[in-house]
Amino acid sequence: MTFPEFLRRSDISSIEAARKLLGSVLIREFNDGTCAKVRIVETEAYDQDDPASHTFHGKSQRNWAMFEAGGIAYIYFTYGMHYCVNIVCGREGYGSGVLVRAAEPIEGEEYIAQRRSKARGVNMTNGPAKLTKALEIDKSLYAHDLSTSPLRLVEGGLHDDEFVLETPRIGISKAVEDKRRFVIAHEKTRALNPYVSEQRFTRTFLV
DNA sequence: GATAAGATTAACT
DNA sequence: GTTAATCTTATCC
Repeated sequence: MTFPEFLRRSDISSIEAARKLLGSVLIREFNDGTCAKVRIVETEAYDQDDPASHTFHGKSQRNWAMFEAGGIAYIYFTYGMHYCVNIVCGREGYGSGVLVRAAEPIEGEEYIAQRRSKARGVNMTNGPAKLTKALEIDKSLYAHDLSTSPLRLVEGGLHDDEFVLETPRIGISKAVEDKRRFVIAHEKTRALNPYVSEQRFTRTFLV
């Protein structure tokens, strides 16, 4: 049983999936044979009953992957220049998935740096389009099965001193109050994982 | 057919 | 904090 199989369960909601995906690891095997691994630290949940979701108005040529059974990638192009990647979840026929907003490199950081121009350190992967650039994820991986190379998802989990913080989502104009964004934070310091994007916005929800 | 907005980022003041 | 970059998709004549 590969890790992504839990995403295919028909009763898993995008919110459950978004929580469970925090701490899991994406393994990217590049065409040149090099490899990078990142740990997911920020996610957002979307589904077809959610006005902010691409799937709210039904299946289209753009979003059809979201309506497949879970465990594959939904990749979309936006603002004329950026790709973002979602991890599709739920049963076939129901459009739902999890946007991966940020991740921390745990292996092959030098290969990520090669692909991130001038950005260095946390700025290489602390945003949804930064991450796709860092891992060279584009339309060629549309609907790709995440249990197989060259982009795989494996189990991770949280450390003992970490917890999940939920907040409203970033950059949307509908359902703006819904707490469907999940980030990894530190128990004692209550600091967010340094790779979480939009730290300022999230901080206002730390009580 | 035209238009506006977009699950963003980097550069600049 | 503000703004340009850049193009696909959805929505509205």
